[in-house]
Amino acid sequence: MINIELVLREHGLRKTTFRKELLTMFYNTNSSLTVEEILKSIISKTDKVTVYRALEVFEKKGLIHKVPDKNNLTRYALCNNECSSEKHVHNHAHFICNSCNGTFCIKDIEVPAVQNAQGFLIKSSKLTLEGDCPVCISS
Amino acid sequence: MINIELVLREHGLRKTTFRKELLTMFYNTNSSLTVEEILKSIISKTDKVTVYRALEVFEKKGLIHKVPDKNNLTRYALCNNECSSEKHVHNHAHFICNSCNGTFCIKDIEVPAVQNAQGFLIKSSKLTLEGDCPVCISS
DNA sequence: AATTAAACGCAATTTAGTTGCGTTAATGTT
DNA sequence: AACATTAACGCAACTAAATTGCGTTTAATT
Repeated sequence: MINIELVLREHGLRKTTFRKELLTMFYNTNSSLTVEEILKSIISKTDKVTVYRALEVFEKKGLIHKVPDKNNLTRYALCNNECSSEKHVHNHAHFICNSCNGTFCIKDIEVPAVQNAQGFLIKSSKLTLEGDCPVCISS
Repeated sequence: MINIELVLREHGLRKTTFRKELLTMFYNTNSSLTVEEILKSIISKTDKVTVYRALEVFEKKGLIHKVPDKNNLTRYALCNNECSSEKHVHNHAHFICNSCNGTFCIKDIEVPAVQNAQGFLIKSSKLTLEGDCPVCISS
């Protein structure tokens, strides 16, 4: 079992009611979240600005990362333990469901290592997949 | 030399002053364009709605395609000849420059074929690279 | 208990993108 | 060349995501 308050402190963040609940939300989903989804399911009543700012610092501290979304919306998902404020590591593929618009991290599929090409200096690469997720297939 | 008016007619589009200029813009860049960039550099004075609608049909007809952008903005780039209104073919990687925010198609790097995994039905995949483009490296 | 800075909440604003609708003009037909 | 059709346009108004400013609250430190 993960210790939410410890995680917050380890990242130099204060344990407010909202941030504890937000971080717990991320640990409880295997998918990703948008600001809208967060506002809808959060219990501690919170302003959207607070949500935006919390996501901002969570990302800066290496707790969460942005994931691509079908409709160019910003989604966030939990990082793996390798991430920190210095460096984000996401060598897995992301999957976007065409029917429910959910975004999932597919840790089984690795992003291929890409060589620099044509004078481009490649620093990171991401592999984004689209299709139907298991839940939407069976319904 | 490409015949802009012919391309428009072949795709069932009328050759208006604006659309000729817009399509020419795409043929004259090896990168990609945003609505903002288009509005800034277009000569024929045009409403933004017209730009949005032109991009919409251009995409539908298989002339251009959306490319990912660092800040979740919508960018567009010219398609290769294989694309049509029936099917878009983009098996190459896209590169986003961290410094100028430009997006480039890297046709030398192919998107790896990905197998379905963990109950996900994968229909398409894209490979997005980030780093520094040749122009920004040498300046 | 006092201090201080992170976190919050409200209002207002910015920006991307969309919708509705009346007008203009490119194209095909007589 | 005149006419009819409809794609394309332009303006206004609107929606939704995200940001900024600023005063207040509260968690953590002393």
